[in-house]
Amino acid sequence: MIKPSNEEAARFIRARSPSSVLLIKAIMRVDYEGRAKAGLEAGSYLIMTKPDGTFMVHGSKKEKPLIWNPPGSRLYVELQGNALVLLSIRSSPRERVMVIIDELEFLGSFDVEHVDNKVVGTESDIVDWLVSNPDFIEQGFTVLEREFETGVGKIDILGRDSTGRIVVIEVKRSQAGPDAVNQLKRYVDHIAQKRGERPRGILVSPDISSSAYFYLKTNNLEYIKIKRNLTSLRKITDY
Amino acid sequence: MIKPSNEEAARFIRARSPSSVLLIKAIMRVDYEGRAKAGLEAGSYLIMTKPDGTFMVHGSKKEKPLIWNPPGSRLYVELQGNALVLLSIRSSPRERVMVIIDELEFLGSFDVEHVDNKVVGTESDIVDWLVSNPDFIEQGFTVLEREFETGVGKIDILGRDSTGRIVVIEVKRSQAGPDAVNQLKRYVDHIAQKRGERPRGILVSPDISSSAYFYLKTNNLEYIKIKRNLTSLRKITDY
DNA sequence: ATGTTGATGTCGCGG
DNA sequence: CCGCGACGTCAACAT
Repeated sequence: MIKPSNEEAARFIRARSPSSVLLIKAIMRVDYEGRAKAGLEAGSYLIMTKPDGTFMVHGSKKEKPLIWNPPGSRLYVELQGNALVLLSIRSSPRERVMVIIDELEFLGSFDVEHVDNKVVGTESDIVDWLVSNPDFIEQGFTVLEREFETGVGKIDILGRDSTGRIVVIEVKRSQAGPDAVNQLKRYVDHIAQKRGERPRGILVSPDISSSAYFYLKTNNLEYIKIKRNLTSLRKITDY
Repeated sequence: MIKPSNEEAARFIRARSPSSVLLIKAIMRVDYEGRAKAGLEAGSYLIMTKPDGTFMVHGSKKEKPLIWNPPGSRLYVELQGNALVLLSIRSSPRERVMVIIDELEFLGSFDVEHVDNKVVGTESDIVDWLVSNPDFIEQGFTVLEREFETGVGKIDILGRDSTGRIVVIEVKRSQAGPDAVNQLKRYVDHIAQKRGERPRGILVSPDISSSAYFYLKTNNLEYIKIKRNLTSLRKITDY
């Protein structure tokens, strides 16, 4: 629909298939209040709403919407005088996006598929590979547990080295920062406290920021730099 | 344009205003390879591309696109036999999204505004307020520095209590988890090492998970629970 | 460009 | 639901 009247638009939206994605281009004002508060001055924006309740107002830049409500929100449409008002309500936490449309330029409803798409190359893939190839960590390394629960987070791999010492391994799929070191440190401290003996801690990642590396070293933790590949890892000793 | 031919579509896309957002609804196959690897089987999806290079393939659920390329990517359009091929290339890191369109259902170009919208209720707002109202922390608290750089991250507020002891404050706008505690701990350790004397560490947030609270307490750190408001804070002593 | 943190993060998993 | 952590996080900001 090109330049529909607000009445036509309200009818169209109410009558749309419940499984369709709605696209709206219009001159509008937007207000959001919930976990935070934000708003848009009158201007031309694009709305995308999905059948799962997702409500987004996009501008001309960036991947993220300017204003949005997440999946599970409910959409209400009403005519207020000359304006078409869209209200997206999320119940918990209570959040509200209100759109006041002055002039509609385009309105369309599209049937779009839902798929669960698989991503390859995640941290979990790396952990899988390490569990199947424990010698990669070092000769004689054995895996005790994967996703070992500490109460302050899960240890990617808990293992034992050839001398019998416990080893905590934290894996990052991309560059590790101070946070990753902190995480490893937290797990090492936890195991140390529980067992009365300090385990080794190894961070495994394709890269690490310099200050994170320094922080790691001052905490007596170890680092293994890897080169990722779709099916395997390679150790990098030159850094 | 409704159901344009692929030739018409290619012309339309190439001739579009460089400041417009493009919307495409079609039956397509999509492949992504870059930091990871993913793909979509032939199906009906919605593409949104923005003038800043953002390229997104949306399904019928969720806020995030199924496949995307971030701002700064370049879009190439070509006809390959019967198919219309869109190629979005990001140079650093090298990433590629390829879309093979079999059947176009809709193609539209829209001029949309760019705005920088202000969000109220961020962490920075809370820190601002605390800096203007230091007694909120406790009687006699004085602010020394805001965003104090440690080399392993920035301390939200560095201050001094009424007895002259250094205080490190970390603020979270929503529920704090173990890594917020870790962050505070990291800063406290850093200052301790630099000054030779251990400072106090206070976490300020509207909520904290129970294990994070336990972790905080076992590390001799303190907690202030707040109730946020758009213009002020209230201290919650009952938890 | 690198590095770090915040986010209305979102998303998925597990208890 | 809560809690926890990954994410192709993204995006802003400082160096």
